[in-house]
Amino acid sequence: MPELPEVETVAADLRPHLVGRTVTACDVRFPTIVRHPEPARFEVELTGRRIEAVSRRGKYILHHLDLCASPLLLVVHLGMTGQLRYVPPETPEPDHLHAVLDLDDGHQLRYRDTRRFGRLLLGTEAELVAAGKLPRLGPEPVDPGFTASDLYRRLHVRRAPVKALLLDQMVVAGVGNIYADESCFRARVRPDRPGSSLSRPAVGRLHGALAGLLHEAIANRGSSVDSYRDAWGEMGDQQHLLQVYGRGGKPCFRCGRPLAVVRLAGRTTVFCRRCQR
DNA sequence: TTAAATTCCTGTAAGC
DNA sequence: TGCTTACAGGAATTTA
Repeated sequence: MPELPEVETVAADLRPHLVGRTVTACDVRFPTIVRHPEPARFEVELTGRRIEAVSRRGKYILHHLDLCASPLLLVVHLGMTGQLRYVPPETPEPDHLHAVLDLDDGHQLRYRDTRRFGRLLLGTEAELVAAGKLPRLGPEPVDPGFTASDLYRRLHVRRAPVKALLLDQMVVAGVGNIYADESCFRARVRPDRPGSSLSRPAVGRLHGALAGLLHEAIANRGSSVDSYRDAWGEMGDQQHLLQVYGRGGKPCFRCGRPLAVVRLAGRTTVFCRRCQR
């Protein structure tokens, strides 16, 4: 499922092809995938717009449609199984294709999503936040300005399990189940410990593990553990480097004991009872 | 305010 | 083999 590194890969791949392109037509095939504004208005407002920039915030892909401080944004969240692809129009249409944008270079930008947990939005950031369509996201964990002290300040006032806090997009943006479990393992932190119980050194390890892991995963073009594919339909490589995610019951790579499986924040959580304290 | 539970959705895999 | 059931999870929504 797409988390920060996967979304970053898609945005970076699309950027050189989309910037400067104008949307010549917009066809929403499955209306409920568009959460703002009404799908018919979404199609009309998007048509004729020029894409000026493509960026990422948390797990959201942002297409900037104006050159100003508060641009109109086409926002794409991939949910669990969403795929955004830039293809020639003659490419055979896959199942679960929910939206198609025609571009002035003859290509199409297609949104496909088997489980339909993803969403499309159109509006300024302020408008979308005010409408409750876009949450107030926490800091970017790959931003050099995000320090261990910042993370400590956010964790030590909370009693929820660290795992739940890492998944909370208002605490830190872009972390999902895979990288939450993996960063706790690398930092040797038990995922069920209350955020407030972590020492500064433990948070320091967690901060370093999280940032290092996310940068590594971006370099490896993300983890294809389920249906994740990049803008060309290709898999990432990071899944081969995962140490705990999806390995419940199997031996810990560090100590050899079977990895524990518990449920935290409604998510399957895998960790090593010996290595993570 | 915070935290936990529930909901959405379909492909996959386990179990009988 | 074929059917049923459980499970996977991001985030909005509901409940406590």
